[in-house]
Amino acid sequence: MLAAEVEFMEKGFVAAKTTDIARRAGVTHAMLHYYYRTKENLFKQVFQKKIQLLADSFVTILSQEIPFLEKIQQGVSAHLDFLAANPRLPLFVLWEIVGNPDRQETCREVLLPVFKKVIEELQEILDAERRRGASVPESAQELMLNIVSMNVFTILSLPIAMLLTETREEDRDQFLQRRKQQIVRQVLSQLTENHK
Amino acid sequence: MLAAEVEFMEKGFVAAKTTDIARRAGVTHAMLHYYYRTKENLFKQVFQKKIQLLADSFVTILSQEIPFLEKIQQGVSAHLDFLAANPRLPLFVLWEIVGNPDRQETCREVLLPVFKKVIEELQEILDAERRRGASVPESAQELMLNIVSMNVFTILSLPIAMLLTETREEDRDQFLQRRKQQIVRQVLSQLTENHK
DNA sequence: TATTTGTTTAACATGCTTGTTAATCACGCG
DNA sequence: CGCGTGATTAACAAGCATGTTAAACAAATA
Repeated sequence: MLAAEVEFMEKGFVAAKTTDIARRAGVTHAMLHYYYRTKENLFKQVFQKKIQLLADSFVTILSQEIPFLEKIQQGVSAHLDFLAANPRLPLFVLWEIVGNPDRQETCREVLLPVFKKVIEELQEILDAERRRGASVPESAQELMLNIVSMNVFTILSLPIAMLLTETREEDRDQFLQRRKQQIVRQVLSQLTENHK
Repeated sequence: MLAAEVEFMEKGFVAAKTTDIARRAGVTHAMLHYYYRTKENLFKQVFQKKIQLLADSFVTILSQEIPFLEKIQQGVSAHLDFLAANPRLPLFVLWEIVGNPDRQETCREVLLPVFKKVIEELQEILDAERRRGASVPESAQELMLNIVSMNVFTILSLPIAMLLTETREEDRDQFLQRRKQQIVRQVLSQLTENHK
């Protein structure tokens, strides 16, 4: 199962071979079919689990009871850290979804409720902040999308970004931390904007 | 060749079948091998072309001689429009690169020079603006990354985003236009920020 | 007309991948 | 002890994808 996760995440559904998964797990490939019947079956379980993980990552954006701006900052930071620890997750999910629209069902079932809940909570926070006199121009959805966009894309494009900026492998973490600060600044810039 | 582009873009290298490509092109699969020798060979040509396309998309961010803020706005808009017209391009490139690090070479060769040039020009624009008294807090690289992040991720996640926001297929363009405005606002918010 | 060169085709070879199967094994229980 | 259930194995079946090949073909050239 863990072997399957690794293999599928690394190569995707089509390129992953059941024999390799079995070998990595230390069992014969007949055994693997004995337990999971088909590759599709095994994949579904992995995919479900990974979607769940991705959904949970949204929740990390909302953090404990701390002042508003700090909360956003912490949320962005935690989210990026999560992605940095699971760098293949977003690409894997995106790829498998566009490659096989059937999987959107799983996606809808798991992602939709979490997404709605997080947006709702975030909206409440924004509303509360607005009532306290702050000028918060964005809708929760918009804010959420902005944060997720920059965080996820940072991870997605990390190999290319490191190529283009000629960053060495050992400076990866440093690169990410710097980028994190930039994202926080960009997000906060709109939230702290003085409105006419 | 065009058939190959479509097939590879839709399914990726592994899932694309040379027989399907041949069938779509209206030739026998033996013919296809006669001209291109191997699948890998054919793919390389397609990949090169697509990377080139992606590189060119960066250039659209810089537009004609118009005022600074408007230029940024136009650039973001043009870039997103380009991506909307080539929605599978970013995911395809990202997937094939992480799936086969050898391809990073092609990526470096084509992307790097364009990237450097664009960043350079953008930096000049920012510097000029700064000299004119504006407070432009970002480096060109940072600005670029922010824009590209939000634009690309918007396209990457469009299927999921439409699922989560319960947007219907026929409202796709409207959804994108609204998102475009949000992105422009987010980008400009930092550029027009009043600095202490 | 005969020859050469490059194109096209059908048929084949090979290897790999998923999935099955029948025989064997291990072990708890009547 | 013997029996039965589930686990395990090796061997196999079928299908499919890539790539080759040898023969037929077409067209230009000598």
